[in-house]
Amino acid sequence: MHTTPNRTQTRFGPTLADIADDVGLSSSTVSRALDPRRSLMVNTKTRELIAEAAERLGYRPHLPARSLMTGRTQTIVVIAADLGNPWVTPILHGVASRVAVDGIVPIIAETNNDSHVLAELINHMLARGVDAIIILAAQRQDAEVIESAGRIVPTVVAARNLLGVSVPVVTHDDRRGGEMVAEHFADLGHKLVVQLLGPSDVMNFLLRSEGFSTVVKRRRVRQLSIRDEAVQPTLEEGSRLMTKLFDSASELPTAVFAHNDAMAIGAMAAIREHGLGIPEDISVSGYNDMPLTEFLAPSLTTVHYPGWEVGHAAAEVALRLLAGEQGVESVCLDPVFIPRGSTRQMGDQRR
Amino acid sequence: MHTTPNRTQTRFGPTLADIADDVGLSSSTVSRALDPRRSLMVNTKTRELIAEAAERLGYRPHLPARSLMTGRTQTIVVIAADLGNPWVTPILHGVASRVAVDGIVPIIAETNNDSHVLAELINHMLARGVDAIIILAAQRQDAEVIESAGRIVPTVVAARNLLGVSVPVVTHDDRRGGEMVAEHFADLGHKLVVQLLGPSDVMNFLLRSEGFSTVVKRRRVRQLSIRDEAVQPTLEEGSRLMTKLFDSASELPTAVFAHNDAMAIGAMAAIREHGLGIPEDISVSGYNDMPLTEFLAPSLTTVHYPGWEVGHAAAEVALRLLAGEQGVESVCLDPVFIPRGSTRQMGDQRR
DNA sequence: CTGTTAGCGCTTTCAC
DNA sequence: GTGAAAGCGCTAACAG
Repeated sequence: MHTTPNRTQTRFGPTLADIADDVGLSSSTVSRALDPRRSLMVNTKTRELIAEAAERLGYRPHLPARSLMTGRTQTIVVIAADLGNPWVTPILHGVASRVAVDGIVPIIAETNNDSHVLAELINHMLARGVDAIIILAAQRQDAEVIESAGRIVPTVVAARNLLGVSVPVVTHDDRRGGEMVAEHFADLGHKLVVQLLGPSDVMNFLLRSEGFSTVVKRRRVRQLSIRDEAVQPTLEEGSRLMTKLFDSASELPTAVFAHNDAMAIGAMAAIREHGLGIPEDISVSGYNDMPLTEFLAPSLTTVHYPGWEVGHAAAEVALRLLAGEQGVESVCLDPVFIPRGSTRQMGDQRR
Repeated sequence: MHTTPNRTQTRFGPTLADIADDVGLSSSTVSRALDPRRSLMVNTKTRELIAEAAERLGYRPHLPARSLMTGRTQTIVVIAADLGNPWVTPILHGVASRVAVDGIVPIIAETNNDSHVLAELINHMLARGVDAIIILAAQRQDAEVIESAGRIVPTVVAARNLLGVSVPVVTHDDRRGGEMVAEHFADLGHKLVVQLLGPSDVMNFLLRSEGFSTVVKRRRVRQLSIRDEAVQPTLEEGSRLMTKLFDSASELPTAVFAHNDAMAIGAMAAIREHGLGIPEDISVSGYNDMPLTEFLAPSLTTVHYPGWEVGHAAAEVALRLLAGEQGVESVCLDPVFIPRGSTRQMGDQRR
């Protein structure tokens, strides 16, 4: 005897065919009725009937199957270097806020600044068929991998700048940010300054450094060199570099530009440990304007990094590429300098 | 005329069939050769031939198609409440380190503490066919949604505790942590203390509060009440609650237990603004031991939250469920109390 | 408006 | 060892 096969026992729960059986229609009609873009092609009563059955059976579309036909997964991946860095969160939120409008879900992955991990991750995401890739974790040595990803799927480099790739880059003007810090130091009358360098395989730090040095030279301010750079742009490394300066320098600077806020906080700890006051003895500027900086004692002078805007713009660019638009341009946003309590006029002795 | 169809122009790049055509074998054999688990079923020379062709053509498996047959996506999703909270990063790393061993890629999503978003996200992830779900964003009102997710796919609640669900919960002993802070305050001779409460729909804060209050009562220490709680456990809210205390209390406490480090930092800022010193006038303890706390001035007394271990254990539990193991148990890890500079003995006047 | 048919790329029987 | 055929759940082309 040949009974109706029990389709409710499939691997993924009820399918379109189950609904079709239930209401006595074909699975194509059910497919149409359930797709908002095509549901007007089907009779209103039929549509309601189907919607009811879908609801009742607890139907849930099987996205992998759908993507097999459509070639789209409605997914965009954001690859960050280090999710522990508070700097990335606003960027992620900016991305999410833009793509949500198009019903796309951003998924997030992390490289820990390891280029191999980045390459593997990109490969995996291509295999998953993500619709676009936004890379926040670009390092100098990643250009090739990123370039070739860009040939397969819409790819955009954001937040961390990268030269020599043909994919669009969404970033902000790190060079200008570095200049702003140097101008601030010069305006305050500092005559001997130093930079705590971030890792040089990240373009942003290189640009900050260049901008800073250019203005310092123009304004005839002397610059010390530590002859070392942070392995990672962390608090610990900021502290290490500052300590190294104390141990090696014959003269002490009166102002320190740390390439990000975490390093600045580490440097401040080292300065205090050395028995000096901030900003009485040494002024300190960070970079990024991360959440805490305003609440530190003293509050940290820094450059505001427009993370949300960068994320939003990166998503916009990715969606344009995805829509097949030609000639999509790179974007560069402006930094804003935020003077606070950790820097002061030379010769000002107030506590 | 009937020419060979040009298969290299398919939607997703070269397929198994393309490789099969290239080497003159069937796609079944190619499939077997490329799957490490079945590759020994195929002749060594054939296998090498196929591997070479795959490499040369730039073959990449199409995961959605594969998952259609296997029912597995090799994907596990971690749903966090707020990626800006540094507390989550170690948890994510713990998860990643465990699942990587099994070739599974964790993807990350965020709810912003919105229960609707959580429900939608879970739904979406089920539709994607993820193999397991780890939820770090559980709130009291989410129990039902989580429970029903658990019936469909291996699901584990981690980090934030949740009562009344049958899915395993991986957490740490928040009650004990709260007790530790209270014992510390009592040991230092404090007689009047206060808590800055985190949002009560998150179990962890409730438990911290209960543990703290129990010990405070037992040790005959008086406890003030602000009659308010943080909307979100943020720096701003910590500052707001502390300010509210200053505005309303007739007596000031000598020790403050903020339910997490961010709130503690906000509270410290408010205390300073009120012209009081930490710890001379008021001792402050946070909770979590987030990265910066050690470097604050004064360094923050806190309770260490074993995030990495929680993440690792949660992943372990998820993988066991995925493997079909029965009777998988919940896990509860121990807190470690970290006394630092923001708390001191009553009557100790040293700066 | 609805049904039929075909097929996305892959794995999996079941033959040989 | 290898191949042929079927089918996972879905959408798209084409009839009617």
